[in-house]
Amino acid sequence: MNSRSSSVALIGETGRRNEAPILNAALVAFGEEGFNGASMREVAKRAGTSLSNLYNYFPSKAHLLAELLRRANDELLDRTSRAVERIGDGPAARLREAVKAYVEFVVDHQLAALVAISEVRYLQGENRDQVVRARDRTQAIFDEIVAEGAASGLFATPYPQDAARNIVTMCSAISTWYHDTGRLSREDLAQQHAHYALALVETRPGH
Amino acid sequence: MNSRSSSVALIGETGRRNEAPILNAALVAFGEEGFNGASMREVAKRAGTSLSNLYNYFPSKAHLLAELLRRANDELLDRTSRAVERIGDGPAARLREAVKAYVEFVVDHQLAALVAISEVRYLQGENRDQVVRARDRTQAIFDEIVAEGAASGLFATPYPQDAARNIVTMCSAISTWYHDTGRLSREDLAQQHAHYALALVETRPGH
Amino acid sequence: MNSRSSSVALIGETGRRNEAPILNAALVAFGEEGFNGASMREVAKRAGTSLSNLYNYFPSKAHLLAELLRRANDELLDRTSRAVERIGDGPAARLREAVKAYVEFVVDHQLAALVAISEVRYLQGENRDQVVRARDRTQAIFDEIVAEGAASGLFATPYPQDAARNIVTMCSAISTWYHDTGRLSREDLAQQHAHYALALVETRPGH
Amino acid sequence: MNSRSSSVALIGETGRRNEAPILNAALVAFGEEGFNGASMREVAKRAGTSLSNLYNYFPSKAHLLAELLRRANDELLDRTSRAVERIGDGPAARLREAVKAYVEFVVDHQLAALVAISEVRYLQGENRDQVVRARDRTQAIFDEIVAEGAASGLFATPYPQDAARNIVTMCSAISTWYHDTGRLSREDLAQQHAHYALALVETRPGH
DNA sequence: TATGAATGAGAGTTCATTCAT
DNA sequence: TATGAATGAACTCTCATTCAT
Repeated sequence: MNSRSSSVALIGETGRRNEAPILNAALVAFGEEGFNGASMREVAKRAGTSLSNLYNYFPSKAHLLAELLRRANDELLDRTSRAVERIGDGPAARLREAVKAYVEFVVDHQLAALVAISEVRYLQGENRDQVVRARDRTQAIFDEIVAEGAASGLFATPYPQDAARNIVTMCSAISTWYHDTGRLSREDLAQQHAHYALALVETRPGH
Repeated sequence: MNSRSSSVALIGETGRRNEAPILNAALVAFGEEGFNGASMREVAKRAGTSLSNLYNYFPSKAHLLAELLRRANDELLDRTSRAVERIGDGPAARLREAVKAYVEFVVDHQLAALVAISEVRYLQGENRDQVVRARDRTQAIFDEIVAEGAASGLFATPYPQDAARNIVTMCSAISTWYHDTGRLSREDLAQQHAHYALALVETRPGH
Repeated sequence: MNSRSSSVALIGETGRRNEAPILNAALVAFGEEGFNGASMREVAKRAGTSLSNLYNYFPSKAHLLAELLRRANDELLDRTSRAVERIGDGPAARLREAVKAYVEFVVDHQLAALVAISEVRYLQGENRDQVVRARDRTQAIFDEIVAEGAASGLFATPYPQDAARNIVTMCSAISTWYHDTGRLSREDLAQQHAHYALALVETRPGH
Repeated sequence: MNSRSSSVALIGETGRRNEAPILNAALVAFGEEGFNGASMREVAKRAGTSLSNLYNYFPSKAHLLAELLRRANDELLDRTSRAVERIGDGPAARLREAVKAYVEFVVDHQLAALVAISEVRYLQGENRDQVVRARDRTQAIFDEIVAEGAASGLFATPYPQDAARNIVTMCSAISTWYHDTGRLSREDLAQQHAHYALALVETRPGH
């Protein structure tokens, strides 16, 4: 495990011996085959335990997915909100930092980010609500920054309402194509998307 | 059926009595529950035919999905390429028209667009290749326009390489949140996203 | 199949090829191992078909049990009510015929009778209600006869209220111990229990 | 706990701290869901202990059931035999007392009585034999009394052989319908069934 | 073309039981 | 004595697919 992914562990050790292996196994399985395409048997095999033992940790497959998404979205929200807190002043700087935090999360936890966007649909009830709530709060951070910048005249976009959504869309979509062996480093990617975000809201150079 | 969705029918009548109902049923089923979450029984029920009759039309569930995605991507490619053909001159105008065509496709065939992005992963082999090829050709249209605009100095973005991908990402993501009862009309949406695209590539006003 | 059990077939041929074999297999399985002790695999094996094919006939194990009990109780109610209809006059004669009809049902369909009393508890909801309703209507036939006899003074028992229940209890309990190879024939048994019933309600000889 | 059920405790304190709670939990679980329908987990939960701790007290689920039934049948046999011992003379008086003792047992330990009749079938081997032996000895008490009364001419029934079985059947069936909030008290019920028993064997008033 | 019956594989989940502590 | 973790077998039920008609 490199310094990146351990910087803030998404799935760290808990009191229960097999919890982390199971969650990681589920992450890979759901990521590769989708929630309905992956079987609990496969998760167990990957986790190096028995099928029935899975149920000592999570009461159902749906709960397993829920826990995964809960952790991913909580971590993303945490990183993003802490990033904008650090930078107090100016919508441009804050937007830049928020985007960088988001992108770095996606790079650090690419599979979790991918699963988080593609498998939420299979959650239901309270599990779903909880995850959606965290996701909405993350989105709201971007909404507010863009609204603030638009109000102050710094962001010239005539459509500030939907720009923030597109910024988040671009960032999370990274999880669908990024390969860490590729041309772009984590920092390049963060830098680049911060730039895209400011371009999208049409930041005025002179401001 | 209104003029929009029938303008170019994604799933039109063919010589085979139940083909269109089956494809439409599969579209809804896969859209609502995902490829692996939907069953052939459910597709049959929605299509108003028997389970076994499905196999008179499509040799397998995978072929059914493939046909669906093939039609969606072909239509999207067709619309987009025709849009840029009509407008011969200028990267800005061509980008604008390409985006509008893409967005209009997503609005006209929202469910198909959604299924096309979320369920490709369940295709394999030649079926997958064919679909990916059509998708890449659509993407290439945007790539070329942006490259051309960047080369001519019209698009000032320092990262022209990835900007086109983000444009397509923004357009296709519309399928995940759009509701035709919402605030934005089809034309608004097209207009808005054309604007976003030009902002993203940092079009120079003076050019 | 001898003339007795075919006199009125509990599980006869229907339009569906495997329905009767499945029901009979379930009857034996549930009878031998109890509802929860018997598995659907076992039922399938006994019926000479595949496990999954069971579900083409009955939507669940519970429905299978329900159908079994529904048929048994309906047939019992039918036999008993027809027996008392034939004999219009006199509580003594009517009680005698009702008991004989009941006993003959138990002998003719011993296993079904046994399952009907021992496995109703595993039914729930409407399935259960329906079966209980039929059972109550059968009991009511005896209740009415005893009440009538008590009212007329023919039956001297000071506890007419509960006597009818005990009569039915004695008859149905036959299913728990009877062996058709035993000392008592079907007719002996019917005769004997009719006698017991009249003794229990303390029929006055002179009446 | 009232004087009735503690008069002779079916499941009393032993040297082992959790034995009584486990037995009581099993009694309720088996009573409500049947032997195969109840799980060891459920028994543990009801007993307020852990699943694995159950096996410190009973080597298997079957042994747990066996112990339950052994206690119930022993207590029933004990009560019944002591009842007839107290009353030395006369088949009528002895039958009356035997029935009353049986009925009182059923009322005092209704759930145990119910489980004893409905779940014996799931016992096997020596466990089963032991329980059946106790049950047969209880039945034999009634058999002997009826035989004696028939021999002396006091009981006029032409079918003395099976009458005793029906008497026991009626008594034990009480466990299937009795509610202690109902119309009949424990003493009423005992009295009533003693009366039914004497009627069933056709006791001659003059004798 | 259309159907209902049939099938083997596999799904998620629970079971009684054992093990390590 | 007591526990939580672990296991392999078995459960009910559903799956995509095929067959006979």
